[in-house]
Amino acid sequence: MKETQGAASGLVRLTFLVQNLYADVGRDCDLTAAQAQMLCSLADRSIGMAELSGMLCLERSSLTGLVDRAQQRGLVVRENDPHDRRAVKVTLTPEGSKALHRFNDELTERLDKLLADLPATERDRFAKTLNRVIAEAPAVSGH
Amino acid sequence: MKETQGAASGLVRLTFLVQNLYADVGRDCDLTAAQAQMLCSLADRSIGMAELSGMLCLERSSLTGLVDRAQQRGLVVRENDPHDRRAVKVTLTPEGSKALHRFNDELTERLDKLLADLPATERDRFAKTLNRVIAEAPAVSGH
DNA sequence: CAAATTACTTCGTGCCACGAACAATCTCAA
DNA sequence: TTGAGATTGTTCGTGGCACGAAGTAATTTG
Repeated sequence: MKETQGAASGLVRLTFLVQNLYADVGRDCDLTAAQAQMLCSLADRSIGMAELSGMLCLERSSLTGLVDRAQQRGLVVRENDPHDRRAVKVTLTPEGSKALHRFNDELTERLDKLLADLPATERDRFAKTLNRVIAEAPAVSGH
Repeated sequence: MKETQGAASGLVRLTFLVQNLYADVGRDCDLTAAQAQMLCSLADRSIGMAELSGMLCLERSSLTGLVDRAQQRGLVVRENDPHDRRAVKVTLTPEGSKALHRFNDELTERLDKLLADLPATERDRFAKTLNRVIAEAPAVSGH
């Protein structure tokens, strides 16, 4: 019981730690946290606004602004969907893709450093549990 | 190697999951994430603006506004420090304290639920690793 | 006591997120 | 086919959050 409490509180603290790290790396790459998160979602394919807002847990109206600003910075473009004239597909520009890779590289480097002191066995177990928790997570949250 | 990568990516995903949960619970308690975090720091004692901004990794000017809004909502008060007339001590009001407890209770409940499916042994190990990573974390971040 | 330091606030800027209201387009069923 | 209803995305107004530069008041230090 007490361990579970410890886990809850530890989880929160780790979350803020990683969150700060995330923001920090974003700074180095001239990306806000929201932008970085969006670029990650666009890594391998174009995505419509509706689907993207679902992925990021954002209202569509929020996403509009986010994409606007990212587009102004040349990270992203809006493309027309030939099958649906209402729809818009958001796509990474080459520059956006480059920024994403820089971000990802630095982020994983810093995260690896965070876990570097762990013995290999413990780290592997940790990763396994991590993935299990994510996989079993009840959808996203209650919207 | 691959496991470490998995750990890094898993860590980020879990972080966002918990972050959303955190914001969600905040909503239920009529607290923003920043407010909730601040209330947690004030749980057991009054804290000056400078120290508080250090804890929350915020510029002082940012904190001024945060405290302003929290004060307007009656969660917090500014008190004079008798030993230093420049200084201000931020303190929870009874109402702020009540909000904090509601928040904490609901948060740990939801987090426990997140880990509920884990076998006890795995959960304990997870908690242990969690705390170890936090303890060894290199200060906060590079400011 | 004068200069440097510290504690906090103010102001201006920009990003982020929400919800309500709206236009354009698409779908489906009568 | 056509008209009601759903879906896609945007605009607008509001509010919160965070930063940095500049400023005020009080304290410390040489």
